[in-house]
Amino acid sequence: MTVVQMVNQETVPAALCVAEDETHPRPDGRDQYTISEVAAFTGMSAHTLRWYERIGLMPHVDRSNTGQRRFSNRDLDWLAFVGKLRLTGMPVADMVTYAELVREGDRTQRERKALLEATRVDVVKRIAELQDTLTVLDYKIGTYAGAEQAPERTGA
Amino acid sequence: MTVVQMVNQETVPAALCVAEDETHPRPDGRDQYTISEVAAFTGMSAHTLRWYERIGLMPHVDRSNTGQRRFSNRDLDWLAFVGKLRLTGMPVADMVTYAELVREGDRTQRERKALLEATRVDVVKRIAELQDTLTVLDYKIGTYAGAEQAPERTGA
DNA sequence: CACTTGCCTGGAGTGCACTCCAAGGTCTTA
DNA sequence: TAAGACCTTGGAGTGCACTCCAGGCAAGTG
Repeated sequence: MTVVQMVNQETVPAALCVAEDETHPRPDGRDQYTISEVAAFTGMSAHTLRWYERIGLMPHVDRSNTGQRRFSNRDLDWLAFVGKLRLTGMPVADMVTYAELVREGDRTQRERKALLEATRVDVVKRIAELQDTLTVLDYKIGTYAGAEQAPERTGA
Repeated sequence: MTVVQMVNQETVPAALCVAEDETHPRPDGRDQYTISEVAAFTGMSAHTLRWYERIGLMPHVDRSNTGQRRFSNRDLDWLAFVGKLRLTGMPVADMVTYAELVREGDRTQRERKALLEATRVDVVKRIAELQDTLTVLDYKIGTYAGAEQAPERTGA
């Protein structure tokens, strides 16, 4: 069974790993993390995390009394969601737009929903493209497996 | 039996649009296309097509007696394959590597196959990631659909 | 014949998403 | 208390994949 079959939304991955509004307390039960801890959790670099805050993709992160960032579980959840959006190929600028809508409060819900739905459509399209690509790839791999002499665009 | 059916015993999109070694004569039955025609066929810009040739992602394209490019059906097939690889997110540099292997002839088959298989693994992973993202997206869209008051990270 | 359109070249410019730097403050362990 | 790890900032730099530009050649049209 190839991926092809799992693709349409029946088997939902057991770990719906994220939704920025549900707090997922991290292993150690704290609610304060340094930037390097967050980098480790999220797989994003500390540079990227600072940059995300600068461009407004993160709401302002709390600071310790000496000015160091202290990320909360909420921040971690948001970052996880951002990570998901990033996987879709959504431009960072669009994610910032979404973040701004969130900051504007409840009256932007309709807009946010529309944005997410548009993203959903994109994702479905990307998945279809990738499956298509998979088909081509499998075909080509098959030609290499099957024949000593794979027909290829070569001068030889 | 078309290529489509051998590939993956599954409903495969009717148009397995590509395999660079089988010539797909284009609608008008010619084997000579100007760069702008190719741009129209492939959706790539003429700039990109020239650039691909420059960096060695295209084998040298024939020229007319006045020096203009004349793409063949073979070229079109190759470009379609390149287009598929591009969709996978494979870096252009890697595609160039593949193109070089092709140019080196039959003794690189094993290597090419390995490259394609590695790509396949990536694609499968990407598909899984996207499906995961879809789950998250659906969950979030659901929260907007269900409640007037979607729980969101907002100050309001 | 002028004009427009389409193509050629090498090289420079663009936009995106980071990624790093310099200069400095803080924290921890010896 | 001193070394070394870790953090801060604004701004500059990087790598990728195009994308465009200037200057010029060639073919078709009124």
